[in-house]
Amino acid sequence: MTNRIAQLRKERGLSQAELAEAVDVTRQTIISLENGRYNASLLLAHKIARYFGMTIEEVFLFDEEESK
Amino acid sequence: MTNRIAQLRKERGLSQAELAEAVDVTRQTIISLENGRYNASLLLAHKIARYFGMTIEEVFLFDEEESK
DNA sequence: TATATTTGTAAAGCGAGCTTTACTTTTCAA
DNA sequence: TTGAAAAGTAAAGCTCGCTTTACAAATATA
Repeated sequence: MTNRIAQLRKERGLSQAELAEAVDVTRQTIISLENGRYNASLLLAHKIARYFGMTIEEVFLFDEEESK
Repeated sequence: MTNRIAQLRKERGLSQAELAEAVDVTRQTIISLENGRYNASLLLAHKIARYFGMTIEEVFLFDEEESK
């Protein structure tokens, strides 16, 4: 799974700290998500998507072969 | 957060065991999700939604006041 | 170039998501 | 009404998502 968080954030001229505050997590969490260290929880994914005015599937991209 | 898994599954005449196998988790995981013991991971949410031919947001319902 | 801002790394700690195994209760068709 | 299938409970164990704190590197702007 990959995500478009960094891209969407930059398009809107936001720092990681600003996005983190907006969705109520720490800056480390945003860094880890952007750098692919782990996946967001369903709730956090929803908050991020909602913040960008998009659906979860538009922000988080699921590879086809992805099994688990 | 709530979800429509049990409803959608029954509409399709599936047992928990059949759904579990289809999305590659154990029956206990489906039971726990249906009974609200915890939330699905983003990847599992995606697999379930996809299995039902729906989006994540159509299967998993996020309350408005939900903060975390 | 100096300074501030932004991004990144590291590591320990905690709860959530999921598994495994085993057993009990409910539902439903013969 | 019995028996099988489906649904549920319990509990221990493991990994992942997220936090906290602290420090380092990169980027930008004066």
